Amino acid sequence: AIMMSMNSKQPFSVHPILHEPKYTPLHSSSEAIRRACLPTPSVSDTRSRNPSSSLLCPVQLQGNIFAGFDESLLQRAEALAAVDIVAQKSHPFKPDATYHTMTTMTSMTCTPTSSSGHLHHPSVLTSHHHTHHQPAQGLEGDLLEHLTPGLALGAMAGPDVCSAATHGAHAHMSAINHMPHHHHHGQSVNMHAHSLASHGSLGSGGVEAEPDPRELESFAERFKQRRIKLGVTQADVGAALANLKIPGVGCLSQSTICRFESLTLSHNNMVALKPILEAWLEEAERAQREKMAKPEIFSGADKKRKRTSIAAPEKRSLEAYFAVQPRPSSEKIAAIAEKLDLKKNVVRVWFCNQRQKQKRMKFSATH
DNA sequence: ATGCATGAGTC
DNA sequence: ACTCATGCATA
Repeated sequence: AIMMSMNSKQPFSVHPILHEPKYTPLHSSSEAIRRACLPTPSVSDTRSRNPSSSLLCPVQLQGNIFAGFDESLLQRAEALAAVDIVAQKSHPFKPDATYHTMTTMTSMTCTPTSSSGHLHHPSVLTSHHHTHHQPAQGLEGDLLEHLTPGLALGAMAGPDVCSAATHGAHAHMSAINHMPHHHHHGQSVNMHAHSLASHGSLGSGGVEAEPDPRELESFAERFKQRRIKLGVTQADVGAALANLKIPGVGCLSQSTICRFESLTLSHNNMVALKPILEAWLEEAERAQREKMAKPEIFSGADKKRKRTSIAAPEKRSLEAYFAVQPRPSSEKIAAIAEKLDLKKNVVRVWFCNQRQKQKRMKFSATH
């Protein structure tokens, strides 16, 4: 609370959006466009998921789902999950999936609301179409993990004012990101910008209009290589974007840059981000030629939010439910939450994220 | 690199 | 209450 009081703003701002309240029209209709193009993901999916559990009971039961989903199905799905659980049980305890480390914090903490009010927000940039995809990818999870070698950094170039400084110590320069809540100002504003209304690909001359996934894919790869060549981390790139002063474009997180490079963003999102990152890349390479460095210091301290962690058994149950019904009603969610002993909101968000995950690019349809 | 979360914009 | 774009925290 105390900190909040001093909220004011941090010196660093530079809002790209000084004037212009609601930015560009472009994204205005984005949602509509998006919807129009997308093939209604939702439903349709029931297919045969759940490979591991050979039984497809759920599918068969589909009939009742909508009607008597509750008990029977719920139990059914849970039973499936239970099988797995038994199979690999190893944890002595498992309840309480969400363990937040925070010692005993007085009162709540984590999860929902509380955390802090940030206000970031921006939103969107979308543009035109997209293809669909909704693969279905396995729910089970991700088994692959690539290891990331390690940092490597070097002080790097300096196109970005912000970044440079901090790294030294930890590979993680949290400093930058962390600007205490409110903070984000610098970044906050993100983008919406974009071209003009280009919907449908009018032939507008030009500007971007290629939904071609191939192009995106190759660009993402080239981007990563050149970025590494420059000795810049994903976080650096994200922070440096603000320096480009592109209307409506603020910084982005390491997460987003990472997702862009690995194509784990929606097609629309990829298309929207591409020109921005492309601009940064050129600027960075240009700036590198004329070296220059600028240190900068950031200091920040705030309370961190605790990430809830859903234990494997519960996760498997959720996946089982998801296979049967990706979009459970509020009541179903509540029932599931109770059975798994998780907060309802946690379950709700889990389903949202699962759905979103399913729609992402990566090897979606095309690959 | 990814899991859980927030928030704006919609419906 | 959902979808989307993103982000913090963490594996």
